[in-house]
Amino acid sequence: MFRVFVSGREAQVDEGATAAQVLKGSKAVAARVDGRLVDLATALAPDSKIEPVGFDSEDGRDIYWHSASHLMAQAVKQLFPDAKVAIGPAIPEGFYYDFEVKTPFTEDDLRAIEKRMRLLSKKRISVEHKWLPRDEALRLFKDRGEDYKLEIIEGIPEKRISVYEQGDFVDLCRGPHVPDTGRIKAVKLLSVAGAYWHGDEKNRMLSRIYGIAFPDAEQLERYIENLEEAKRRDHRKLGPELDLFSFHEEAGPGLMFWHPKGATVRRMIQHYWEAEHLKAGYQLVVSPHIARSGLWHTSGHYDHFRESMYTIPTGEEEEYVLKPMNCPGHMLIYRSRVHSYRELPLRMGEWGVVYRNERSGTLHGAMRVRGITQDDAHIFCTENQVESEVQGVVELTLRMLRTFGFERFSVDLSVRDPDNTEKYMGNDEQWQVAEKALVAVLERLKLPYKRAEGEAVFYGPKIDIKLLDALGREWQCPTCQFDFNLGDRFDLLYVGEDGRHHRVYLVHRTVLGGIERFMGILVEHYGGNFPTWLAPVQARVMAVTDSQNEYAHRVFELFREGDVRVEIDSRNDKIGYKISEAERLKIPYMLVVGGREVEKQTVSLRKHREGDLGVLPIDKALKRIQEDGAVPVPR
RNA sequence: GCCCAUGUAGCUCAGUCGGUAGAGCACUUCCUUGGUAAGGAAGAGGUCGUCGGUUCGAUUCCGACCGUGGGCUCCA
Repeated sequence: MFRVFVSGREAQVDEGATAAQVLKGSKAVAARVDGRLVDLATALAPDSKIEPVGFDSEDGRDIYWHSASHLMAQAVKQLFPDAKVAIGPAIPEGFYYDFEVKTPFTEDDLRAIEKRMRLLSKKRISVEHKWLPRDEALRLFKDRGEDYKLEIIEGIPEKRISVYEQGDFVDLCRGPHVPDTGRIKAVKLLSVAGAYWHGDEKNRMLSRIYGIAFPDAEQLERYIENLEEAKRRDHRKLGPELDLFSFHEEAGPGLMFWHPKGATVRRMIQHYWEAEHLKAGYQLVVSPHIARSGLWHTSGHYDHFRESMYTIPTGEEEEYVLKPMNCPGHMLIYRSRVHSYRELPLRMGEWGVVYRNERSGTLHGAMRVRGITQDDAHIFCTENQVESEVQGVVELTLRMLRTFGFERFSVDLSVRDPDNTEKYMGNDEQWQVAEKALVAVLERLKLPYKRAEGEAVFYGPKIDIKLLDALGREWQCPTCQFDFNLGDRFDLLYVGEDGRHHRVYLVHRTVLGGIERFMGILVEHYGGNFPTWLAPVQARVMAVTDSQNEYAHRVFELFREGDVRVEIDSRNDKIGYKISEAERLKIPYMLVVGGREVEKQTVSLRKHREGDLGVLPIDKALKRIQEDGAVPVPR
């Protein structure tokens, strides 16, 4: 007998007791012993501290989904003995496993695999951990023809190799795992997709199956309901439904057409953006869409960004380039005269439309397009202004995101790929100094962030902020980037206090990112229910019968003169029908006028998703909507 | 670009084992004048994504291409 601590409480256990025994009765899928995640079958040492790890925790879900991926691999190997397993991790929502198969899986295969998984789950096959000597592990996977596992073992330096065995299936794995397959209860395989081995497009394409699993069927049902709710919020559905924007095969993929309503939302965003930026000391400029290719050689884009650029042969003159970025234009504006240190920091902003020949398979609704409107800006400053400028950008960004109601986003510190530094501009010292400045800002603002190696752009490290779409996928929107490249290439200088020329430091940034993408995110974020200040139509006047149409028109005119974006519905339909349509179109305010309102010169006000707000005099209703619909003004 | 799926009316979807198509909603007209989420009737609307092949005949079978979706890679 010795003592252990179970969730902080002391307990006496026999020699050889396992985590499973002391956690009996809990819904643990694994255990945390002295801070380390382990299998429930792990034998305990004296004085160890044991905590249950359940599906209700992130670690627990991770283990659970990882185990589900093993179960899926077991089912696949039984149904498709020729399939070779590659890797099968848990992901934030569910799991996947990659297989090499002669013919990729079909939807029908998925159903069959799912069925086999349920069968294997019912058998409650125990999942056992083993340490194998290196050569034995190599032999095991060689005998089974698992080439990918052999390759993975090659990359593991240790002498002993960790494997998990469940019945006829063995997988190379660090674990931990659930104790038996019976734990994996409610499974749904969601999709098949191609994926390159090691994520490198030079490698063979594997067949990937995505799935999700829960300890009980009700949770799975809820998950599927949530997926369907997310589909209702999808900007590709709401965009056309609310008449915001469209794409046209005839025009080409990835080119967004902003309809009057979408363009109105965009204009409101821009009004607000300009107010914030002028307040923050930005100067706004406009630059042309095309420029001689020489400019793009100077900037380095011709060498580093060529495959994304559209070029325009002109016949007699030199080739032109349709701008994929706004930077070179801003560099020219800066360089058009001598600047004193007194002018710095100089913040130059533009809603610049850029075109990029994105690979066809990467396009995605409004989120990934070929014609991108960037709310771009370049900050020209001295070395010791850089940090406060970056901080200013991040603070401006957070303030603006709050205005749009974004609470959930993730922050990345994108740095060089340490194994491949030659594809970047700038020297080691520059990168270190820049990274230090970015980290200092993130820490001063207490922003939790993730270091993302290899995510930097060729000209410098950056802070990226990612917003979530309805399905929880991340999309990079705001970004704040160091630029070691253009200052040198364009020889950008300022005259310092000492009367000498100095090189400017350059920060490149966007707050919204691409407006097309931001619009897509915004539609999904609000589920199409724009706040009144952004709503393309803020109010709709509707008469109860057509004998009030004249009065309705007068109300309509009064609101229009009061700068409310108002429509009138004078169709020959019942009021219930008109309201139903206005609700469907997500118009914030409905102004119902019937005989009683005509008599008293009032309107009956109804709010979208809230219902009847009662009868008000016209001017009161107008004032209310004007106040609710005002573009937020920065303090 | 790569893998898989998919493309029928403005939208959501039926359908034809090969003989040139149908519903609901939306639209137009008429009836109805109705008080807070869908009143009724009629009409109009489709080169069945595009181009080729097989066939007496293709929207249907085959192929290529284009678009869209889910991923991979790439990126705001």
